Amino acid sequence: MCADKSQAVNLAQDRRKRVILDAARTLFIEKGFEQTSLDMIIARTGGSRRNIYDLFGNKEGLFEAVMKDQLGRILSGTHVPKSAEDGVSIQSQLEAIGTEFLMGLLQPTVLRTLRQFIVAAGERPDLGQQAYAAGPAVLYERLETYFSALVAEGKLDLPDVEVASRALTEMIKGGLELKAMMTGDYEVSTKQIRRQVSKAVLLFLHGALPR
Amino acid sequence: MCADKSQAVNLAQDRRKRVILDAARTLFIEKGFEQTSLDMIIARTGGSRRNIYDLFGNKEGLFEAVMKDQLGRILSGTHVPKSAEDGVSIQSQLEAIGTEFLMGLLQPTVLRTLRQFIVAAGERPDLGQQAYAAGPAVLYERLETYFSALVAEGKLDLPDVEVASRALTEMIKGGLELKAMMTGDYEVSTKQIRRQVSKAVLLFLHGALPR
DNA sequence: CTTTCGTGGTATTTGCCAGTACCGTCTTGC
DNA sequence: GCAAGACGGTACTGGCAAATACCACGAAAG
Repeated sequence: MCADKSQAVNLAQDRRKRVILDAARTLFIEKGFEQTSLDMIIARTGGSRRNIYDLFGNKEGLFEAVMKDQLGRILSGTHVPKSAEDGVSIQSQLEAIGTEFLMGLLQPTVLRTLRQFIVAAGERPDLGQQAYAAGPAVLYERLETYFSALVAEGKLDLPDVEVASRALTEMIKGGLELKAMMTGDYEVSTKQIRRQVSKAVLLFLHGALPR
Repeated sequence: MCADKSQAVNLAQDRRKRVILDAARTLFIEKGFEQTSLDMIIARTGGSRRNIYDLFGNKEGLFEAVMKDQLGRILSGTHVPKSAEDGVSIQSQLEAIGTEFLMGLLQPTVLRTLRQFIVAAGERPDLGQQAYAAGPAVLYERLETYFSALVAEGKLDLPDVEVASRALTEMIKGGLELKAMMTGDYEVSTKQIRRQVSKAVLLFLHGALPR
């Protein structure tokens, strides 16, 4: 009877939600929760405050919705193979994984989002935990299973796969993440990224001791 | 003539400054700039708002003073030798440096301070840049000169000393820093720290490839 | 045509807090 | 012991923004 109508309404609401989320995302990611007022968001979406309160409850609800939405967007990148591909050197594979990962991470939007998660984690621990579990933790795990496969094949020698996966991830980042978040310098050239990744992978594979 | 007096006054002011800084530090580090009101600080120091405005100008001035003060405190730790000590294996030396560094870094106070620097960097880029230059950057440099010495002696084989110093630092941290800042879990056991450091150093020295 | 619901726009309420002003008190140097 | 400046306490002001209430309009249903 009213199925058509309620569906139509839901569709309309979904569109409205998207518009608000998109506008709010830009502001929240750029300026943060405190520095963004609802009026700024409304100024971009048009419409009225009632939209926000009807759809998201309050400002905090909107913020969480935005951040969880961002989580989904960002994590869709970064592939890590389950096992070694034949015919490709491990070095090349690691470089490929690392470059893809680092290019994804060092986008200004991603870094800003990460920053906002850290800021938000102070007031809203759940959100930070969720973000960590869905972000870095997942990457570590994928890399672990990949490494386990390589170790089983005798292609790598890693006494502790967990430590190794974290180590490689971090040495690929090379502190660029922290630097960006502290200095606000979000621009890194792709050339720099490739250089960084290839050197980190070489060091990871061969170690620092002379042969 | 009034040398005594002015000095006495200065001493008194210095004491007052310290009291305010100490009280403000706890609150700023714990709750952050926005969530800390001057009334909270005054409630701990006793005294009146005039102290703060006379001594620090305004709330922001107080915050910056606190953060710079924290910088000084934290950085007084962490020694890195200029060159290799004879009779001690490189592995032991790196483990010693790494453990000291990581134990220093993973104190709740230090992590919270770092978090606040990141938060503050959004509004006050200068402060973040200063903190980065005085913190991580210094550590990297020290490690670089140390590595350069080891390479010159033929004890290490590092094509890029800068990348290597960043890599070791980051793999020693192993993402624990980021995890703490995102999840709010600031407690890491010293046992875990030693384990983490020793495995990271081994991997750094020998690499992942089988011999 | 009218009622009703969803919605845009705006005014109001409420609370918070930085910054300032004012007054009373206490210390300090003469 | 007495001026003068320093300091504690508190009230006041101004501004901002979240949350709510209220009004106006347009579209769909009866």
